[in-house]
Amino acid sequence: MVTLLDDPAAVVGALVDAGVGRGEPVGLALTNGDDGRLVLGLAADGGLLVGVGDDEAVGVIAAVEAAVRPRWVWWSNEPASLLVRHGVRLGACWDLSAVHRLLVGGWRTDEVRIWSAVRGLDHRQAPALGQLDLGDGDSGEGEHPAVRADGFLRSEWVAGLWRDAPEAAARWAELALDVMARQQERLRAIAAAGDALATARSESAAEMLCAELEHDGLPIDMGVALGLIQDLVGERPTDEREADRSRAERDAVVLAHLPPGQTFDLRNPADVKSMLRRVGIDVPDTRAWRLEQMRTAHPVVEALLLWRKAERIATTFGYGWLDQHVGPDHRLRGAWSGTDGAAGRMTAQAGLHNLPADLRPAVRADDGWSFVRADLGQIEPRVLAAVSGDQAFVQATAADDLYRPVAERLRVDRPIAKVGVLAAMYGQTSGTAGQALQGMDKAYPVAMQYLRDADRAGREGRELRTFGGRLIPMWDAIPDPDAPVDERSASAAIASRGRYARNATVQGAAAELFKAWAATVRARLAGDPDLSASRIVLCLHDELLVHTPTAVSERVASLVQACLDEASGRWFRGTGVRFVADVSIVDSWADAKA
DNA sequence: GATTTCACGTA
DNA sequence: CGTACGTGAAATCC
Repeated sequence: MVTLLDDPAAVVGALVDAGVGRGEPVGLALTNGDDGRLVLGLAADGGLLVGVGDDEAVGVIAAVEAAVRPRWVWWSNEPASLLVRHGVRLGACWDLSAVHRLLVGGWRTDEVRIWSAVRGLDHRQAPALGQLDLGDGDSGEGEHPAVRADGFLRSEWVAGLWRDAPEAAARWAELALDVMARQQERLRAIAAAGDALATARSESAAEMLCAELEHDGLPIDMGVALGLIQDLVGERPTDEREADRSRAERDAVVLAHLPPGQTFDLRNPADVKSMLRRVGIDVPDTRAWRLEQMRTAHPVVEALLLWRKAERIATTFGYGWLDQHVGPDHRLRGAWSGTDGAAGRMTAQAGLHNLPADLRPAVRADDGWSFVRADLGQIEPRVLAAVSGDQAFVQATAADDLYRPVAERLRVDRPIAKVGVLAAMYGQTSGTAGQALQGMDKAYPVAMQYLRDADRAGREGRELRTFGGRLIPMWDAIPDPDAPVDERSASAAIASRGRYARNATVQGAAAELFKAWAATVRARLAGDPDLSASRIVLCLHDELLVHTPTAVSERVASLVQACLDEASGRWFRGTGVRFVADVSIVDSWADAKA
């Protein structure tokens, strides 16, 4: 039975009467209806179902948040995106999609997959929309109007039937609560070293942060941006002809180093290869790192490398990029994902994660505002110490520069020690890595065994979980067992799987700590009335950028530091591992650290 | 028109 | 024969 309520106070009262307190789950289904009006349904344990008329949807949620602060439970972060557009930011949620990715690994998620996973069903067998249910379970009254007797979700509900009316939305929210309970059961059963339930909450918070990052955007100084681009690729072309001319001019600088009359398409790698062969340079490919070594062989090489740099700006990070991704409010916006498909790092589009360092001066705080820039120092080796529990390695994390004590213990120079540690984590064996790895086994046997175990699991095709419980997906080393087996490529595929697994355990645990840190910063900023205008505007794997009024920037800087201590202490309690962050207050992202 | 290859930016 | 990602241009596949 769904109660229809419009009055925020009445909804709060009903939830309180139902026994919902702080941090306790409230299912929420919220959507923009066909006519752009909001449709909201709420559900609480014990059977309370509330549908809310569109005019009051946002007000009701804000009132419940203010009075109760529950844990909002939703299928995906669509409600978070909608709400942030309406000026509402919530404290805690349980995002079924994010938790699903945690449970089953990979990136793909939808309601059918989420539901099927917790019900032990094969999502590929789920009924498709329009498919007739010929007596195979779609008749009679089931447990829930959206659930068939055979346990699958009804395709109409998956397709969005619940979006039509608050009553239906409330039932959809009710189902979200059911799925959460089942996800929690599964999380409890996971054999992870860490607390998978805590990871689920943190990953959910990261999804809300993603919605906010998309909404807020990254502050850009357009004057600086345009100046930098102009220096690199010239004036903004006014039409296609001029753009062609500008391209041709840049090409001519490179081609001028060749005998007259010879022309090559610099944008075609095969053409570039034959161009280089014409001047006596034979290379298997024309990648920059290879050409670096040929710099002195012929002046055309140097010119080509410079051309490539400018071409990158012209094509990817030029005027078109600004037009497409920077709004009239001078904010660079792209889509964010809380997790990639491998180990669980955040991803971002619109170039937010691969902005060339040359363009970073354009990322500038507004007048009267500053950036608090914080990046974790040597996060991956520190995480390795924590997840492996290698006591000698844990001791090394006491140092600001972890590679110093490692170098001392190995009796090698610091650069060798660094290469050794990184090679162990990444599975690198070539070059100087082999020599650098010497001694690591003896000095840090537990950490090295941890990595070897992961590598072996990968090679054998066994699935792993990160410290926080994320499933590391594994694939078939030989996709087609009927195809002729090339022994070399087969063993290469197996080795590659081993490196992947080895790296994913470390990279994944680092991503989990990073998100716990970011979520803590988000929560603490929101919880302090003096700091609540400050916003996280960029997450970059081990780096946070917070846009904040300059007047409170010092307080935000110490908060960010304190949040790292809080998050790492909670995450890796009892391991004794020390995490360090370099925190500085700057006007521009490019400004030097500390 | 969609997919693959090459290249290169970030961590 | 160190991992992950996103983007763009050209080639390649259908």
